[in-house]
Amino acid sequence: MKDYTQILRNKKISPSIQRIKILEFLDQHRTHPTVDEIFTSLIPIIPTLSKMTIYNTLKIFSAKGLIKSIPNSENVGHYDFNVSPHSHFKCRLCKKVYDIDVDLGVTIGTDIDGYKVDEYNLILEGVCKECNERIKK
Amino acid sequence: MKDYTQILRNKKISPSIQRIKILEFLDQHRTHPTVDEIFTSLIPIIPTLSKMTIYNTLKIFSAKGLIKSIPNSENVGHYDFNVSPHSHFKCRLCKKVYDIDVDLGVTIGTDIDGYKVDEYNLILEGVCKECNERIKK
DNA sequence: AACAATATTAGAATTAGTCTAAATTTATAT
DNA sequence: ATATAAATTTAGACTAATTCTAATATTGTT
Repeated sequence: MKDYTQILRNKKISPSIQRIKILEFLDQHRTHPTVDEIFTSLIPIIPTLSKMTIYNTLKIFSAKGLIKSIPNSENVGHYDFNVSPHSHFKCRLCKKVYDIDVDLGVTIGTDIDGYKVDEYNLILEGVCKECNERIKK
Repeated sequence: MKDYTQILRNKKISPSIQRIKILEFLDQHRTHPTVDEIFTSLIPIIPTLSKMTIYNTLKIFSAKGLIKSIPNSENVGHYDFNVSPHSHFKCRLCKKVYDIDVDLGVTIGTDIDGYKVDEYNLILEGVCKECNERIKK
């Protein structure tokens, strides 16, 4: 069992019960949850929880590099506990978003035509393994 | 001057004045406009224009491959006339989004671990040329 | 010209996210 | 320990983007 309290302290974030539970939830649900999903899952545990707290908390976590917000085309924030460089694959059919490793030609810190790149987000789209098998039949 | 009417007909989209003007606007403004920007720019030309028409139109254009919606982290739709594979660079300082060419290790049509990739969106973030020059001083 | 099909429109409804000010909790200094 | 200050959480009002809906306008076809 990870010590989320300590993880927060290390980042100089005071470890309220709300913050601990939000961080734990993101670690244990690597499906890039939305604020609404986090809220719905935690409200039974913290009955007074407000969405505002989740918005605040996610903003603090992002600023401190504990989590990342991931770009998407549906106009709802999605958050990722995994901050190490990796890419996302979105299935056109089942809509799931998978983490995948892609050898990107670009490396963080490099210059491209004078543009200093310090972060990247690669979103691949297509049909996932499972759906691919399913539609073959 | 491009024949937008013909472009629409080729895609089997009936060329209403609204659709023609929206397509023309996107072609001539490669800054990844939002619905609101399109609306504000076209309302002087088509005074009865409704935002609903823009939403409908962009959905049709995307479905027919005339334009692409580009993922972002700000929860507002951005649209791109450029549908050929290319990447976006977002400047952390001036917030502008530039089109840039990056040699991605991935090619459309390939399989990565059984995932069939048919589209990608690469968003790079960092500091752009101009801002870089500016802050050096 | 009459009719059907399609597109556009305004306005209501929904949803994600922000703002604000009060209440609660936590930390600090005596 | 207690008073006080600082930080956090909360509910509810508010805003902005988007969707829904039903009426109206336009277009295409016989």
